[in-house]
Amino acid sequence: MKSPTIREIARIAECSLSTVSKAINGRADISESTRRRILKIVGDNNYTPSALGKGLKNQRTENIGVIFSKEDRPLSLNPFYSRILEGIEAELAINKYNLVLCLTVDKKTNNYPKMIRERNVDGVILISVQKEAFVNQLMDDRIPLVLVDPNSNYHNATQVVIDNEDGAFQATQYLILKGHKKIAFISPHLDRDSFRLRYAGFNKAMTHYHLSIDENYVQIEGLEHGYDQVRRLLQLKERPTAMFIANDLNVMYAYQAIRDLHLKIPEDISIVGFDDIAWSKIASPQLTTMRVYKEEMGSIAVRNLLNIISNDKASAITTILPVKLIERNSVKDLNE
Amino acid sequence: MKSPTIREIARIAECSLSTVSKAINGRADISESTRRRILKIVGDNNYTPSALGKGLKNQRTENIGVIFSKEDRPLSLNPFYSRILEGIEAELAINKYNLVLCLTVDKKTNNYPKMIRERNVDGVILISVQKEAFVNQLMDDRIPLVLVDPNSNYHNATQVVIDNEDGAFQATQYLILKGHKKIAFISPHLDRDSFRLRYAGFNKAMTHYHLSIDENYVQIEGLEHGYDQVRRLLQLKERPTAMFIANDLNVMYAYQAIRDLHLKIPEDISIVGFDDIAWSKIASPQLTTMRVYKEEMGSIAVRNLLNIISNDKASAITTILPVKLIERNSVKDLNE
DNA sequence: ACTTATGAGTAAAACGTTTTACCTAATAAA
DNA sequence: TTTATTAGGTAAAACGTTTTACTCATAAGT
Repeated sequence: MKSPTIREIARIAECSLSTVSKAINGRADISESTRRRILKIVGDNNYTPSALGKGLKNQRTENIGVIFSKEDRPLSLNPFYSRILEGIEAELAINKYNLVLCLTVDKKTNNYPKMIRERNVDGVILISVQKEAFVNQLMDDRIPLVLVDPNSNYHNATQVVIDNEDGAFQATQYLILKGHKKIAFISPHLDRDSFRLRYAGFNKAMTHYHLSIDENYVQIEGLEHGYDQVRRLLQLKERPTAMFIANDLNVMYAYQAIRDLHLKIPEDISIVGFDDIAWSKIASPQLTTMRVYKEEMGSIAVRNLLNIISNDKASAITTILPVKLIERNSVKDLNE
Repeated sequence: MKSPTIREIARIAECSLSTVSKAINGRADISESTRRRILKIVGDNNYTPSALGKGLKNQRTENIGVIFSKEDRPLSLNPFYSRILEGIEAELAINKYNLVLCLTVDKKTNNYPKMIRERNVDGVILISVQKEAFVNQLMDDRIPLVLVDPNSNYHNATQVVIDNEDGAFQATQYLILKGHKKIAFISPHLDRDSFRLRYAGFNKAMTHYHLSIDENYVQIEGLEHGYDQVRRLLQLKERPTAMFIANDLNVMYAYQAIRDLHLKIPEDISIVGFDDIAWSKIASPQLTTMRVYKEEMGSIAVRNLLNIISNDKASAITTILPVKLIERNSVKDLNE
């Protein structure tokens, strides 16, 4: 793009570079009349200060890096993350920052991605699971940082997390209050805080209501996507009447397994999920699940990060977002 | 991040700035021994040239902008786009470019997003539908540009498109060869080239096989998501035996409508979709659909864009990607 | 021995900003 | 009238690079 430089604007306005700069940046020591005169010229020639020039001088790029976990295809495989990303983008746009997206952190070396090495971002948002060494190195290097839905609790980093335990409690409780006693718990694994806490919430609710947990009903390991586990579960002689599945993505596979067995939801088996992704309300039947405010996770992360950047001595805070039960059609009421 | 500057490296190496720069950039007029000596020092102090300094001097940011259409939530609502984005990101990473993501172009004013105004990107990739005025302005301003799956054919812009017409032909043909004669066509609208061409391909196949098209079977307008239309279609006295739905996203709603009517796929109604998003093979039953090579769309767009950027006089080319039928379980063979 | 190449390195300019320190003229205070 | 203050503006430095043009040895050609 052919764009004038501040020098040309100054020439046209017959004044110095500094005067133009002051007019643009709203500095006080300039008369209102010349400011208007210059701003007019700026507009007419549609001049915008170059990011590079500004950045070099101010030591601020006005770029924020967003780094996803090492998993492949985080966005297209799980809309959960897309939604967070959209939230981040919207909030950054409001604050006039650019979003630099990085999906592929070098897996073997813990090398920083280019945008960080070359100092092309003022700070970064890390989404989901990350190598600990990577996070620690960033913190050592004093790179402004916010973690979103991290794998585990990073002592003295600013983070945005979900109230996983409470959500799981609510979900389980809901099933219990609908008269279910034989309740299964399914989670892809327990390698991450979010799933560990969802498991904890499940346990809590079960003991709180004095229900025993059949260990055959707990599937928490080595799930590819859960298809096989759900299938096996439903072929038990005494199968559960309900499942709490810690992740709507896994529910998609569960639906498939259930249909393949010619069973019906919720008549034969009730399900409560977790996340409330776009699919959940299009599914047949529509899924009762715990809504996570994904967009808010993104915008809060941004606000906290910008705060850290501008206010050098901001202390680390952890934001815990509540979660909400969305009642749809995947649970049968056994009390009726 | 505290990083040394080239000046400090030069001081440590006891040489001039230019020598360090030459060592780093592989210039010839420097002895192999000093190059190694300097590179060692560079490594020890893990120095990386700043993007800002480099950019300002080279007039290259090594950033590429990716701009999505004006629709809301393009990523979380349709994984089709997420997949393209992942393709773009991967290819940019290979070529050592950063991806600057913009989901929210100012709707009223056709204003450029910040990254363009401030010349913070070397070129842009535009995804899906865009305001014509916006695209034309970019072209007038000589901003290197590639369009991916655009709304209509932009004369002399470089674009990456799908062979929509052939894909639709194949899809329809497949249904016909499976013995279907009463085939419906469903598309969210006909405002975009991709859907117009899919409609054309449908028509072509039908006439090619001398089948008549019941106009009640063609639903191409004002679809929210297609739920209502599908429902109406299936309540016709003489309902179609198959539907070609121009978009897997709409198929999701069709599945819902069909289930709500207590009909079975494919026993009561067969479906072929288009796009092959992640959901399509998890759906119950798994969806037969036209696979679009979304990731390739992204990587090709990047390669073409980088070519335009480096080779100032590259001429506009249109890449048409073929499409492939993926046979799954949503179509009944009436010949059996 | 004298010019001419060549190899290896350096100084300085340039990229586009913002800001600091300074200047000048006019106004206000004494 | 003289001096201090202020408003309005300017010149120059700085941010971190790369590149151009130059210098200075040393080696090679005549």
